[in-house]
Amino acid sequence: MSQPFSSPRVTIHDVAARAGVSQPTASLVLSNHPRARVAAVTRQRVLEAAVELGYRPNMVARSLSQGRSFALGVIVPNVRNPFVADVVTGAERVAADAGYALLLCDQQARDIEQHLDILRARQIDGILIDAVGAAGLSSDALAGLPVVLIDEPSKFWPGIATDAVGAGRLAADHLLALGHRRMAFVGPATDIHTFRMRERGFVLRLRDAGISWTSDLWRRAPATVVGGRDAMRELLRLAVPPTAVFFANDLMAIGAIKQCLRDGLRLPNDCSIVGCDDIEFAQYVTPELTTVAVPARELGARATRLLVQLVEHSTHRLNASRMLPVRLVPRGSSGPAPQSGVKVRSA
Amino acid sequence: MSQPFSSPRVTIHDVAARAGVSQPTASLVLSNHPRARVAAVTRQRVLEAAVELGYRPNMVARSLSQGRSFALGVIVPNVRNPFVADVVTGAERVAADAGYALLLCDQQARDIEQHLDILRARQIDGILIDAVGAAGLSSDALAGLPVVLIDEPSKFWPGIATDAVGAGRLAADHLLALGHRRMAFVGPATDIHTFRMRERGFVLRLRDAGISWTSDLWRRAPATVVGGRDAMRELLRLAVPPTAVFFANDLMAIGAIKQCLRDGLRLPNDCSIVGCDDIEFAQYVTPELTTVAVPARELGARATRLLVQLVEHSTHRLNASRMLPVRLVPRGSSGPAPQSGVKVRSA
DNA sequence: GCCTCTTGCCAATACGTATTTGCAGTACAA
DNA sequence: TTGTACTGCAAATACGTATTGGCAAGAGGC
Repeated sequence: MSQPFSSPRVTIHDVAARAGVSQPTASLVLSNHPRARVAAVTRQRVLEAAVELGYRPNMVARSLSQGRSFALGVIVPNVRNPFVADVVTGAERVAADAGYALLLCDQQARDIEQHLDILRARQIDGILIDAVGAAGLSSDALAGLPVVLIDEPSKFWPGIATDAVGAGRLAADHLLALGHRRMAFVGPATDIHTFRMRERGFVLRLRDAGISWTSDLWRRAPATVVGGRDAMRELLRLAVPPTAVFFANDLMAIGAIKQCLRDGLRLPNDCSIVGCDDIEFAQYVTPELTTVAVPARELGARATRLLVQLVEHSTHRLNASRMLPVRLVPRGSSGPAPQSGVKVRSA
Repeated sequence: MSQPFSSPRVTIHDVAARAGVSQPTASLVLSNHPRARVAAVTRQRVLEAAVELGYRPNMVARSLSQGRSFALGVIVPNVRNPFVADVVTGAERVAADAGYALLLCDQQARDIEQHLDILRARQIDGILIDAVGAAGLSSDALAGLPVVLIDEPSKFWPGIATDAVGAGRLAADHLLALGHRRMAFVGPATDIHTFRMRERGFVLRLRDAGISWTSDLWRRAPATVVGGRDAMRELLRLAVPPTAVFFANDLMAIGAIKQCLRDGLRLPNDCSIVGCDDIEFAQYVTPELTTVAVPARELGARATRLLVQLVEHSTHRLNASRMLPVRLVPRGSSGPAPQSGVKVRSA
């Protein structure tokens, strides 16, 4: 019942001894083995002994014996990104409910190859990989491991993705409806599929609407607040700045809002800003950020459910891979296109 | 060198066989045992065999044998809190450099007791616990485990904390210097030491300055944006609202700013808001949030360094536990006290 | 009463590593 | 030459669990 202070661990042998059975018998009872043939009284004795001694199975021994660890790895670009933190939260919840621990693998701490090495060495049962670049995946390193990709469709591994093309389209539709014609896009330089698709959706809609643009209006920047800020600064310095900008994620868009305010622009009158993700802070900047909501926690949760299914049944219904829908959240950072071009007040 | 696709794992036995030595000898070489007496040529042969076969030690087996897992657990209230994400980032970096994996234990997914159970079962080498309430720690559950507490000083376990009292003092000094006399405080309802100390520092300074306050001006709310917003709303509805409010963390302060803007207040003219933490987003709200900067990543990093030290040498220099300094970051959300009381414009 | 089938348990083994112990062989000193 | 000390390695064992195979005892058929 109560375990003596700092006592040596209670093992299954202790339980077996107390119940007057052999260790394998205790194991059969305690691991609830399906084909186990154990008399009801014996089972009862073992269970009681386990409770009395406060037995806790040693997962390490179990892992070694079974060749699985009851742990999942989640490889993310950066937990400091609120979207990523949301994905991880969703993943941890599901993992916990399914009885798995979660090893956090942040690419800020090691590169993905090293993480994979470490996870393999730990007999990890499965791996979630969030928004890895197309370059980052060698099939060798993942061979034989259940893997679920988050927001990175692939021929080789199952995954859960969000409707990134749709996100771009929604942003474009929104801005077109507001009368914008001169629009810009800012996305990350790294080749992350989701961001490419957001861009593609945006581009396609503009093209459909007969909008043309110059390469000046299509920029690459780090997917951070600072990256967005710098990109916006340059856009505002163009001879004819855009009247609206779509950013591939909210962090960049928030940086852009910041830059606009610094440059004395009035939002959304002088320029419309649209982000993507709908992180919590999108609501707390001023003006509130118009964005495309992406269900981050749901994304992490579904990916983890799929992974658990793969691990436990080594199969999955393919339709589980379908895309999660996104939706536009119009807020104050976007508004009707100004009649003339935007004017930058000198500070 | 290159490992065949999906081949069975290379074990130390394979290495030993290839090198023509016994398994224990291979183990002695590969684990770099200090007291190992192995001939140079033998050592060389083993190392070459290991490289040729692409040997990777099985950490699970090593864990079982050594009784340690080369993994650390980090228990946090909520990774979605940017401050917490920063702490975790600092922790992961150090853990990775020291060769440890990190198990993320979010209290949103399970309660702390369950997490501890799981971590013990995995023979975890040590545990970081961030901002657990005083109620959350039973010494039984932690017996015999290296533990480092983050921001929760304790007689029983070592820890790294930040100068929370100093943080409260800095906030008070700042507001006093701006001429405020009618000030409020909002902190979380849960009994988290750091928050209590921030409050205490603030209180002490006000008391020293001869400021009195009523219980109306001292409020409890969830430590979230929404909690801060609600608390601020109530403060603004007082017959005589405060001219300045100190919030126990930035999330709450950001919620407060939001509420002030909704109510049509002009910041900082009508009311000064001060937060604590200096999360990245403090700079991105409008007006920018005046806050007390707390070195979150450094906090996570130091705590992890201390924990690794404890794990590996089961001792630590006590002065390693000293507090990390904080500093005031004055920004736009605080300003001189208004001459008369604040006026709430009806919406 | 013999045979067969089933039930209930235990003995043996496996998982992959680390560590302890002891045994040969060699080097050196007396 | 004998004894001692040391070197280099392997045999044996341990870590705590799961799983396989097989053996006894009992039940039921003829």
